[in-house]
Amino acid sequence: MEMQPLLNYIKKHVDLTNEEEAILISKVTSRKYLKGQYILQHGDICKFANFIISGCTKTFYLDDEGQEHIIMFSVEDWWTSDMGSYITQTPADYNVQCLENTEVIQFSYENQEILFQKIPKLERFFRLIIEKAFVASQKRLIRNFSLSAKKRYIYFRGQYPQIEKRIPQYMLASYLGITKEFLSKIKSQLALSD
Amino acid sequence: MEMQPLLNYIKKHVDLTNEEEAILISKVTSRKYLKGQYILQHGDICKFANFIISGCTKTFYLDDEGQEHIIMFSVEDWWTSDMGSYITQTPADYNVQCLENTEVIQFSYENQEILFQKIPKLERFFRLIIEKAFVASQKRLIRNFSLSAKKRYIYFRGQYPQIEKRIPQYMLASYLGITKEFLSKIKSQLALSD
DNA sequence: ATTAATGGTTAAACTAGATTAACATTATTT
DNA sequence: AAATAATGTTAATCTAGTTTAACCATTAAT
Repeated sequence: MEMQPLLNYIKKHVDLTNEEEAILISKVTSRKYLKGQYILQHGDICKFANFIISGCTKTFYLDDEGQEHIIMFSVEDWWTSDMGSYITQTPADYNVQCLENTEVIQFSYENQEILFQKIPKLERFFRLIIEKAFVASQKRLIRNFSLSAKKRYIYFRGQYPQIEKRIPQYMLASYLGITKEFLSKIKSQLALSD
Repeated sequence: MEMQPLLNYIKKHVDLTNEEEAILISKVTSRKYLKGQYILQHGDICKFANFIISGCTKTFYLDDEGQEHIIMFSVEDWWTSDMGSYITQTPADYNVQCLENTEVIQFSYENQEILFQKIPKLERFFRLIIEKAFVASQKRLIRNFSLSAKKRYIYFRGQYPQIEKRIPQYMLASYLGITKEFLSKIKSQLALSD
């Protein structure tokens, strides 16, 4: 079970003793999914916070008209789950589907309190990463209000050039909140002005 | 210094002993602002997490064209700050201005670690409320993608009828991400169809 | 009482982005 | 190699929401 990426990631935020590492490892599980498989489906209760060891997922929401809205892409060294469903243990709003074969380490809701009791530092760790996620979410909200679709695309391309290469363009359009046709138009406009 | 609302609020999430309450009270400060005053200005470093005892604030962002985008309104029993600036102690993106005379209790960044050390439960408390804030932010992002302006307005009105009464309509328009003229149109449409 | 702010409405002209539909390209499967 | 499915492009038409600008109502200040 490949734990090193998770341990390295945690150590960026808090220090763990060898003993604490051992406890942590004993309380999490590893799981592999194939491209196309769902880590979480709308309506199910989200039982895990998933740390990605390898692969790529999309988190999306289906609206009343059946339209898919991609909320985020997640790759190596980041998290994926439906935080709302996880913290309240109520049915998920979102779906999480693998865009590539994906390996994750799972923190179960069941074990979470036990872990926090045995390793209080983890409470701090989760506070820190959720703070970051919250700030990122607010900044994205602002970008969606104050930037045009073209500027949002340019921003994404600048921030996540690696991700752009890994995903189909129509999914990026969904993430940006526009149609694939319009993203195609934006890209051809940008290509001309170079 | 009116502490009870804060203590009650905290007790909804974690239990505090009398001793812990006393420590907490000794480490926070109270402050009053007049209508129109700024609790935080863009470019300043956000030194406090502010819990609102009474009053109402708007948190907004000024874009490159000088357009104001309201991110949130905060009233009694809720928080206001620029979380991004607070956690990283870097210049704030946002402004927080009082729409009414407002009294807040301030948690200073300076004292935060001391408080967490003396009352480890507070680390848990902040994790829990930031989790909630993050989930709310994500849900709002989705609403902005998947709902029309009219539906977003109806949603706001249903969720926060008290707030709608306290704020000018043009600020609500800014919060909803539309112009005041268009909100006016939406309201007249809705008035007809009743 | 009058003036000046502040907040709200209406309507015409305009634009960013959606929709529809046809077609082109690239992978994947057989 | 051919067939099929998945992805991407282009262009015409349409619409939700913006812009501009004029006007009205209410409150606060002189």
